[in-house]
Amino acid sequence: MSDGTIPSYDPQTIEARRQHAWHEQGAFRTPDIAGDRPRKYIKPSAPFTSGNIHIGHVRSYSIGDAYARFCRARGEEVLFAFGFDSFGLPAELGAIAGKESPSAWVDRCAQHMIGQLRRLGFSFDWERTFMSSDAVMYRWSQWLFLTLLDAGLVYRGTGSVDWCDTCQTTLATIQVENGTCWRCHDPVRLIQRPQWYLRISAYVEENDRRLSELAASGMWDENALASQRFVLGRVDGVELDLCAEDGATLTVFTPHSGALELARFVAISPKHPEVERWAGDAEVHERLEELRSGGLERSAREADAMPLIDTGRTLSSPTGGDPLPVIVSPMVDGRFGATAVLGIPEHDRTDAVIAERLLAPARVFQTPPDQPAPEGSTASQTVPSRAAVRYRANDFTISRQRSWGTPIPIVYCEKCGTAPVPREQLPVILPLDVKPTGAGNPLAERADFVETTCPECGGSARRETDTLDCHFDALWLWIPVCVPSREREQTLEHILALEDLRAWLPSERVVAGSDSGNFVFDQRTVTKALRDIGPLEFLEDGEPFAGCLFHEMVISDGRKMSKHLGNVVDPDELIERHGADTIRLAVLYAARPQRSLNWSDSAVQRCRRFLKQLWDYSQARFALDSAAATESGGANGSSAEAEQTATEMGADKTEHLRKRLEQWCETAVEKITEDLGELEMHSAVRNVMRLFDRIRDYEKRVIAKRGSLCAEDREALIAALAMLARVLIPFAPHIAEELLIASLPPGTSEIDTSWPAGELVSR
RNA sequence: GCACCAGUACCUUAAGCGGUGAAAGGGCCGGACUUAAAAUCCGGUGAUCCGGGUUCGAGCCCCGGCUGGUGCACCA
Repeated sequence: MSDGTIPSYDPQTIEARRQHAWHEQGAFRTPDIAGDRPRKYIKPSAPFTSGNIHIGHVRSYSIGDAYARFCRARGEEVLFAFGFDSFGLPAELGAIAGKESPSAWVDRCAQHMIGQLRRLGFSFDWERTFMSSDAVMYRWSQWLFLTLLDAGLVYRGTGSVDWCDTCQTTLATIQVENGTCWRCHDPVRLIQRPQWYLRISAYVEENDRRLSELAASGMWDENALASQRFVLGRVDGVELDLCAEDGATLTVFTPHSGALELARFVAISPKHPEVERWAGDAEVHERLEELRSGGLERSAREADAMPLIDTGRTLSSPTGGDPLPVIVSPMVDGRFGATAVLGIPEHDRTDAVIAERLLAPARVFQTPPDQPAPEGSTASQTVPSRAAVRYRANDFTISRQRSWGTPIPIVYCEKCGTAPVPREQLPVILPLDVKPTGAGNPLAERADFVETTCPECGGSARRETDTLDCHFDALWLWIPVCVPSREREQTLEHILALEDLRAWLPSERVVAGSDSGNFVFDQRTVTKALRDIGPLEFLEDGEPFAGCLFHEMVISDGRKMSKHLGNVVDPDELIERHGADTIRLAVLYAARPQRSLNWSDSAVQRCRRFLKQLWDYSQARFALDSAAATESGGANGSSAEAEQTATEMGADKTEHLRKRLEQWCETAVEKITEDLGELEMHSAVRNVMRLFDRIRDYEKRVIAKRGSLCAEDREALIAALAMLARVLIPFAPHIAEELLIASLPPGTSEIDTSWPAGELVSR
């Protein structure tokens, strides 16, 4: 810029220029695993193909991208890529609304979202992006289904689903509005239907154990750990074996080990393996069957309406008091899983309600709640108790009566019964021209899909027409980005044997919203299963993610954003007005990741101003510098002469200021580095801004001291600004790189984007 | 109802282990520049939800309350 004109800050232009350059250079292509530098797979969340990137995505990916760019700058090899979660109900509903096929719908949505993400300048490796609804990808689901089926971790059971008689279809929970169908508003009922289940219960104990290891590693933030603990639902207590009149025993659990004498009843889950033994009477059994087949009415899901069956039987009290009535109720499941528990009204509100409802008060409350227990009952504990643990996390259904999902690779043959599709026949292709209407499952009406031959006897058979819930797809979605795209179409056996998986897994860090707790939990579970089965045996602790950050959501006016409230922030509009760098910086600056971000314009304005000031200031100093450089080349410029004098007169007068500037730069880089390592992005951004203030302060002080900058002063200033640009790259990459380019001395073209160590080096 | 999180100026956020006079930005007011407005620059303005406790010392730790948010209620 030796002509002296200073380009004004125009985000649209410079961002387009940088993005074009990155694209040309293939700047974010995943490095080959041949190298021996440290590797990090940074896992962003897999977005639903909803159609638009919202501000929550911007936050999530800005955090992940800052971390990814930081790691690259430090010389690490980074895999930063994701696949779209493109199956499932939202897409199906979107397609119905848009009157197009789901596959067309998700393709269109994904293309648009990719465009938005590119415009934001995120450093994803786009070559590895995929859609879970592509046949080459959903065969992973089918393979996983069969693998888990073989291992006994997928099983067929009977469960209740919401059903609309008018529309002749099963409904997802979100399609039920106040107990009525979302389309016809007729009442919905729960029906009994065979479903496929995932047995996560087999691994809850190990998940629990590993969780403390993850906590000890320091790589999991508190939010993420808390969510894992919550999903696990661990309850510590004691269990004891109680005797019935006929000598039969039942193991019961209670979290209130110190209040056994207050027990007033025993509740058994309808899912308890021995429940039949306790509900043996014909009449009681009939009611149990009724409970099972009718499911639970939506209105009956609170303690005062929860179904209860009095079995008429009793068990001895653990402390020698009155015998305890035995009831069966699903209220047990939600809190302790499929088990039997002591009902202790004094310690548990639900128990109190149940006791009041079901049992004759005279029988139950022989001891008034506030009185001490009667003599003898505490003293003579007759039943020994032992420490025990229960988990709320439970097996869940993975099949859906929907047409936009992975076909379940199962056929039903009259002769052979249920037969899995052999792996070499995968994938079972989902017809793409299916048009869901919301009534019934159109897949079931497609003869060309349903009619098939039995893989075992060759006779005629029909396919399973339920599909897998997209939650099941999420179990493996984090794996395929580790596979080079050229290998993607290979057999899964080949892919699973690739060194790439061993090189990239476990993921160094997953960065996702705090609502991902269930996904992560189930991914952790399945990883352990695949370790034991074989394909992921190299993950010894069965943990797919070494580290995890769950950030909170973006809210507005103190509440969740929703169209209804009219407080939705549109990223496109913001980008158009302020540019991607400003928006990215603003979402990082406005709150630390673990806290919900209350959207405000002031953060945007602050960041825009910061970037503009940084731009103007830096460009002016760079221009001045190169002007001085050219002039001092000439023999007799008057300003060069003046500078000569200044140098002779006062270079050492400002040496302490240059020293201090260097100190400032060092500590700033130190702090920013530490912040980034801990993903404390908002603190890092603040420190970047503070560094800018200090650089300007330095210049002011030098001028106050001597009236102008000597060559050494200027050189230090330029070096500091260049360093500032380098540490800004993770947060506002476009402007940062443009400034670095502008800082280059004439004749140089290669910018140094590596992470600074801290000391100011003159160019 | 239960669980978790949060409450700092008019607004949005800061304040490593408890440690000077609680820090920024926006807003607002005044000034500079401008025919005027916007933008930009300079200056000014002002706060720890309530009640207890621990401590030499509390925005930070403990207990209780109030307010707001999020999650959960057999649900993936």
